[in-house]
Amino acid sequence: MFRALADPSRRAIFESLTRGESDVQTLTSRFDISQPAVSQHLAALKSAGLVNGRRDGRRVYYRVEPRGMKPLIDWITYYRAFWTEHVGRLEKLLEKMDE
Amino acid sequence: MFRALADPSRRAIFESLTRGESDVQTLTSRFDISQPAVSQHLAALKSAGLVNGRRDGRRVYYRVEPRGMKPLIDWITYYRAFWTEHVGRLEKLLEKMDE
DNA sequence: CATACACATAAGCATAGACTTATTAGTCGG
DNA sequence: CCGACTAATAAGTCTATGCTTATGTGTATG
Repeated sequence: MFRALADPSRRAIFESLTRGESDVQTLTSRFDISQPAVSQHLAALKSAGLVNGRRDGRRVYYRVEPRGMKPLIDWITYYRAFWTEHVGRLEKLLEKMDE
Repeated sequence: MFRALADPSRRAIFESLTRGESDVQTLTSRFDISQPAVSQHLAALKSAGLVNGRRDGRRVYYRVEPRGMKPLIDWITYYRAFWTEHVGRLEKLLEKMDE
């Protein structure tokens, strides 16, 4: 989970996918790494449940798996009790972020 | 940030600190790694802005830096737009987590 | 001040992991 | 089928990193 998002390249790919699904070829063109490297990152993200891929002809389109974020949200929520005492309710913090 | 929380041992130390501040000695006793290893993890967490330490006599007490979570919250908030469309407002998700 | 104590830093090692260049596995068009 | 095309896997390399033991730094105490 954290591990999957720890690598900058992999996180960049993930972030790229949040802006819409795309195939491996397109992703490869967006970053300065080889196609196999992209595929390996996608495999790692998929294994972490953060993305999933669907094959359409020759191409495989990847998109973010929204439920994949649940562990991260869970983690924050679980430890929320702590910062709740110090910086106020997480929700309030999130509201602030909206500004 | 993600990198700092990616390592299981380091995350365990961090989570331990969310339950209250403690000195290096106590932390070392809680985990099956050497004191230097703990110090190195603490240095990494500190460098990521997740904890801070205060010296009291011979001991150094570490505690979670609440504001250190901001980048993570920011990150989620920034990409919130995406899962908002798919799984509803993050706040709703968080409410659900309360159950 | 000499010793013990608590922690940090240094140095070295061994594994993990992020790339690369082949190569293999599917899928389509002629 | 065959060749081109797209993606996944294999194999190898090189760096990052998490650990260890050894040593250094700072602080209290007799």
